[in-house]
Order: sequence, then structure tokens, then C-alpha cells
Amino acid sequence: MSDKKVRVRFAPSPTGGLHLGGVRTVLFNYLFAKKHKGDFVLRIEDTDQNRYVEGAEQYILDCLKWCGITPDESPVVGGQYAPYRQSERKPIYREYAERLVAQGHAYYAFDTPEELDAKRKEIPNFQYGHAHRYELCNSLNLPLQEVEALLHANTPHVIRIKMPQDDTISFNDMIRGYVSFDTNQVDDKVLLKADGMPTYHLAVVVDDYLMKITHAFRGEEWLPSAPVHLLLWEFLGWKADMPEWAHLPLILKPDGHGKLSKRDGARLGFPVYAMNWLDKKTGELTPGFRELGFLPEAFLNLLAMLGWNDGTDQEIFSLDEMIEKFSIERISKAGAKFDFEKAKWYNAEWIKRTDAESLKLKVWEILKEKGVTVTDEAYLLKVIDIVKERCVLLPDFYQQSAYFFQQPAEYDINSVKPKWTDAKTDFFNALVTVLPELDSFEPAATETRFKALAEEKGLKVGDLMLPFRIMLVGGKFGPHVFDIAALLGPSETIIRIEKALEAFTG
RNA sequence: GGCCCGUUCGUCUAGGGGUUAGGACGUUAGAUUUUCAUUCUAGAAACAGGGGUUCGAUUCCCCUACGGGCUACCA
Repeated sequence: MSDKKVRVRFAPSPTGGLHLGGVRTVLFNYLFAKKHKGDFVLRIEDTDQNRYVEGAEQYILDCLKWCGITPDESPVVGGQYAPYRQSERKPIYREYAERLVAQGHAYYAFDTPEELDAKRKEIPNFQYGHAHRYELCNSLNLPLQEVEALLHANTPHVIRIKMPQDDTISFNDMIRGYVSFDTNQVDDKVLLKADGMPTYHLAVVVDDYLMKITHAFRGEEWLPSAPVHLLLWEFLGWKADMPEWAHLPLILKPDGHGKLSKRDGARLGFPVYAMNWLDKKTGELTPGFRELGFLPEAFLNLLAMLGWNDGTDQEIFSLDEMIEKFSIERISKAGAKFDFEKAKWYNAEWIKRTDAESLKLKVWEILKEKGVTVTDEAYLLKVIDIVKERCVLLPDFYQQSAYFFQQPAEYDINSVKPKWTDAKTDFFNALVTVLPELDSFEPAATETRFKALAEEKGLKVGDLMLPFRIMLVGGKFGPHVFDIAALLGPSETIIRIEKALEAFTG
């Protein structure tokens, strides 16, 4: 690596929600930048006016924010190399495209999309390249005057790169090592579209150069077009400044085959996007990890482990730890199938490790949404501590803790009623009178008294525990009963026993 | 079809010329928890195939197979 300051960019196209692979690319970019005390730039690649989606840019910004990743430069915070939206840089690209034409590395092409479609149908494996470019409508083939006339008449045209013949383009990918391509196999990609906007190929090279990007991370799907980019760096005379490339392995469908897509989420029942995404045109809502109840720490952690590890058995990493441990050499080459079960495990681990204070707000919101009002913060903190180890997703806090704030709306009556006896009624009536006499309502104290009373009444403790639990909780779940009772306090415990007794005996 | 990339338990992966091929998720069994979950213990489970190179290949090379990506005036 050179002594230049490390600068990386995440350059999404604002066409919809951000999916797993996108966030992982952000993450690796960010980890690398921060590891090397460099800059992380957010650049919006909105060069396709047809695919542009309102709100997508804001969504990307919100995603980064949720993840705790702050760009050093972006369309909103600006920076030395602004603007960071390619649509706002439009005039820049034409200049470089024209320069390439002037130097003979590119040419004007006047073929219409319809004509090219026809060609593709007519000629098997048609490529706009060395084999066919001299039979098509372009400045390589047409007489100079005719080209000038067409240009003068504002005839719609594109600028294409002229791929050299019989050459090999190779480079050293930071992840894949030596990679090479035969130029005869690569077609004359469009650089500048008829609307004057650059294609990705031109824009990525020009902007990476202008923004002084030193390391370029992107998905493996870009590998086949790498030779075009390499050539552009060379033709434009910037080869010495070319970033190092890292083509990341893809995230694959858990079942079947292929790249993970939005559709798979709907089909298999798990989110693919970082956050909920609402398509304003169709009204379709694509669920996100955030809304499902993932902690951002867990989300980033599980994403990082999809293709990276630190070489030890450690699997739980905070963002800071990842920055410290990250290295490109430890990124795997092969694509990874996404496993939602493991994803949930990461979240459960993170919930367990996060202290109640940090969880407080989120749990409070979840309870509020369900109509459970929390007024005592200290009490909420205690509740979180006692139930968090049985929550996998944030919304699990509702079922696990609602009964601490309100009496059970209904009881799992079938678990107690068939085995109910008058002796049990008698026991709980006695318990209600005995409980207030206790000096301490600590779990151990109530448990001792509970058991003693059972013995006095000649009943088995085991037959009384479940009914007691159901009286307090409503169902067969939750922490230890006496811990629950302790938190609830004597008066609330007694009220619940009495109320449940009516339901059990009625 | 052409080109490019890849291939260790079901999944994510560690490892690397000589290992009982390790961990995690999931799964199975047991323990603990007089509920559920947690936790703990144990078990099943993998080097795609064929050729080389080598005293010795899962590891290095080649081929095949399989998987994936690209093949737009989309990124």
C-alpha cells in the first residue's frame, strides 16, 4: 500500500431499499477506511433516470445512521470533492468522454436501441465489438463528413469505448489475486448515454479519480467489467492513481441458487433489506431487519461474518472490534448462503450482552406500541434484566415482560383446571394471608414460606408451582416464579392470586 | 452459448503437504431450570471427482463436474 491517505467510497444507486449485500459492502468499506485512519465517502450513483426512485437516497442515509456508520463526505455533509451526486456532476463526464474520442480510444455511435436489439436477434452472440463495429453506424465506420453532419443535427448518439484487439488485461485483486481478461471477449461498452449521462463504467472511473479513491470495494458481479475500468484508467492517463480493487463475494439464497434477492425474503419469510422499504408506486412494503427487531450491532456483526473472520473462534464483534481486527486477506473468495437461523442467534447474543439501560428505549417503545404503559423506569430496567436472556428478537420483550406491567388478560386455564382441587384453593387462600406477614419479599424468603405452607397443608410443591406461575404470568413461560413475585411486590402478587382463584374455581 | 470467478460438515467457516480436519448455527441425546428460554455435557455430520507432483496430498498443478456472476444507452 502506498503512503496516500486511504479513501474509500460506497456508491449505491438510489433505486430502492438497501439489501444485505449492499450493507455488507458499506461495512467492509467502512472497516477498511477506519482501520487505516482513512475517509469513507458516500457517493450517490443516480445516473439512470429511469430507475431513479424517490426516497431511496434518504433511505440509504437512514440505514447508515441506524448502523452507526457516519460518512466523512456525502451529499448531505458535503466535502472537498462535492458534489457527491452523479446527476449533479453531469457536465464533468462528457469532457472526459470527448477526450477519449479525440484520442481514438472511444467513438460516437448512432445506432438506435431498436437497431441493436434487431442485431442481437439476428446474430447469435452479437457483441458491439471488434467483430461487428465496422458494420455499424458509428464514427469508426462512417465518413467524417457524415459523422459531423449527424453530430451537427443533434442526432441522438452514445460514446463507446473502443476495446483494443488481441490484448490481455490483468490486475491483482485484493481478494482474488491475479485476474485476467482477453480484450476480444469484452464489448465496446457505452460510456456516455444519449441523454448525456455517463454509464456506471465512465462515472465510476472519473469520480474515483477525482475523489482520490485509493481502494475500491464492490460486489463480484462487477468483475467482468473490470477490464473496461482498467482500460479507462489507462486511456485517461491516470493509471498511477488507480485504486486497488477488491471484488467481494456475493451473498446467496439460502436454498436453491443464485444471488439473494428481495423476492427470496418474501418467499422464505425473512428480511433482505436493512430497514422497511415502502415502494410508493406499488404500495408494496418490503420488511427490514430493523423493524423485525434486530439490533444494529447484531446486524453488522452477522453481515461481517458472512465472508470474513479474524482467524480465531470469536464470532461476536462490536463495530470497534471489527475495525481493529479487519483485514482484507481474511475475506473469503466464495459466495455465502444466507442463514436466517444463525442471524437470529447473533441477535439473541447481542440482546443478552446489551445492558438494560441501552435496551430501555427500544423495549419501552415496543411495550407502548402494544398499549402497555411504563411509568417506573427503575422497574423497567429490572424487568429487562430478568427477561432479556429469553428474547431473540426485540418484539419478544412484549410477551416476556408485559405481565410485569399489567395483570394477565387471560390464563392458560387448561393447564390448571383439570387438576384443580379444593385443597389447592385452600392453599392459595392461606398463602394470601401468609404473604403479608413476611419480613422480606425476596425470592428466597417467599419460596421458603411457600414450601412450608405446602407442607403444612400436605400438598406437593410441584403441584402448586405451575398454578402459581399461571396466576402471576398467565402462561407457562417467564423467569423463576419467585423472582417474578419479588418484582411484582406483595400487594400485586396477592391481588393476582385472588383474581386468578376466581377464574380457576369459577 | 461465450467469458470470468468459485468449491472443507445441511449452513457460516478454521486449517493447511504428515492433524483424531477445529469452531459456530441448526440438529440429536442427557443434565440443570418444579414453566419456557438460558446454561452445561455429549453425539451425528465435511475436504466434489479424476489425473499428476511428492516418501506422503484435503492442502500444490492440470482436467472434469458442479455452483455462481457477467454477457443493456441498469447499476
